[in-house]
Order: sequence, then C-alpha cells, then structure tokens
Amino acid sequence: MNQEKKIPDCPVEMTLQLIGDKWKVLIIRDLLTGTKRFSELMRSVSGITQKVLTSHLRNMEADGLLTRKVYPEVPPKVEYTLTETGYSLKPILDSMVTWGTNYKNRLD
Amino acid sequence: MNQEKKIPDCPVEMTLQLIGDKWKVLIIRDLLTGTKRFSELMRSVSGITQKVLTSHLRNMEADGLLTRKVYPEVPPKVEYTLTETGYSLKPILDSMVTWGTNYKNRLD
DNA sequence: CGGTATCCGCTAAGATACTG
DNA sequence: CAGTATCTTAGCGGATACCG
Repeated sequence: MNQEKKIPDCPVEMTLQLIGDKWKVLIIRDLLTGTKRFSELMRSVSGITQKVLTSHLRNMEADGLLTRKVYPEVPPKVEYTLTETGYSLKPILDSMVTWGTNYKNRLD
Repeated sequence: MNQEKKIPDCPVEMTLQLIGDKWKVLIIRDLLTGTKRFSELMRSVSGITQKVLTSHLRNMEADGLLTRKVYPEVPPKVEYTLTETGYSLKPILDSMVTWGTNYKNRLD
C-alpha cells in the first residue's frame, strides 16, 4: 500500500509522502542517535502502540529509510537502523528542532 | 481545540504539533512566495477541499503562523499572509525540498 | 468570493488477546 | 521480545448544499 504511490512532481510532496506522518518523524528522530531495538523504540516514541509502530517501520523499510535486522535467537531481537537515505533526513529534523525551540521560547 | 494542546518538551514534537499535518506544510510552501487569496490557495494546494483548507487556515492563524485579512467589499476578498513566525519555517521547507529532490533523483 | 452547515464513509489508530 | 490477529472507534476529510 505504500509502494503504489505515484511520484509527485513537487519535492515537498515527495518528502511528505515519505515522512509526512507524525510518527515517522519521531521514529527517525530516535534512530538518528543510532540503532535501536523494537522495545527501545516503543519506549522512546512515547504514545505509539505496537501495531502502529510495526506498520510504520515496515513502510519505512519498504521506502528504504531504514533496515531491519533480525537476530535468530531466544528471546528474539530485532534492530532497526537508518540507511544512508534515512540518515540524510537529519537536516530536516535539525531545522525542526531549531524552529521548535525558538517557538517554544517565544511562548514564555 | 487547537489551543488546548499541552506544550511538549521535545522541540521536534513542538514543531510537529504546529505543522505535523501534510496540508499545513503545503499551505506554508505556497504562502512563502507571498500573500495569497483563499481561492488561490484552493488552486495551489491541489486536492484540498474548502472545508479542510478553511479549518487548517484557522488553526494556523490561532497558532500565529499566518494572518487573515478580510476586505469588506463585494465580492468578498480574503488574504492570507505568513507572520514572521510562519516565515521562519522556511529553512524546514527548504531542507524538505532539497531532500525530496535528491530522493527523487535516486529513484531514476 | 469565501466561506458555513450537514452528512457520512473510510481508514488510521486504539485495545486486547495470543504466539513463534 | 517482537511481533500477529481481531475487533472497535474516532475523527479526518470528501461531497454537497446553502449563505452573507
């Protein structure tokens, strides 16, 4: 369902199609600091449910933003890591941090 | 309904709360080039409906991202302009454009 | 022209239970 | 631990009609 989307002309729409979702941005924020396990993401992306986290991670994997590595052991262990493409989103996140900080200060 | 949101600690969440919506990003993109009338936005933000555009514009006005100016004439004329705060989102949009362009090129 | 006012379908997302 | 599998619900957004 994620791979059937048409490619938009507008670069902004292109970007939105991949990370236009609130949860995705938060997932990327948390993966920018390094590889994380599923349970770690559940904790750091506060408020998300298992189902939603799973589905977003799958979509992002299909879009080439992150990789999923399963360790065949008991108990299971799955790690998620940003690809180069995913990591290249950092500037966007950085500007969001900068802006958010300024906006917040302006509220005080 | 937009003014009752709690202020998040995380700057990224702060930003997402204000422009975490796909439509809002597109509205800002189109207003970055200057003041626009309602009907112009309807055209440039392709795919949006009147109701949704109206409600987003109202929310963004309440958040201080843009101003709404009504000209008391017939036929009515309403103009929307980014505030300084709204305009300060430009770096975020710019990085989205850059990223989207690169990603698209990578698809070819 | 620039909106409201309804009605309503759809799907993202929540809750809960179960499993390899 | 890291998921499926169901079922359920909220509310976003579409369609349409009407108004100042």
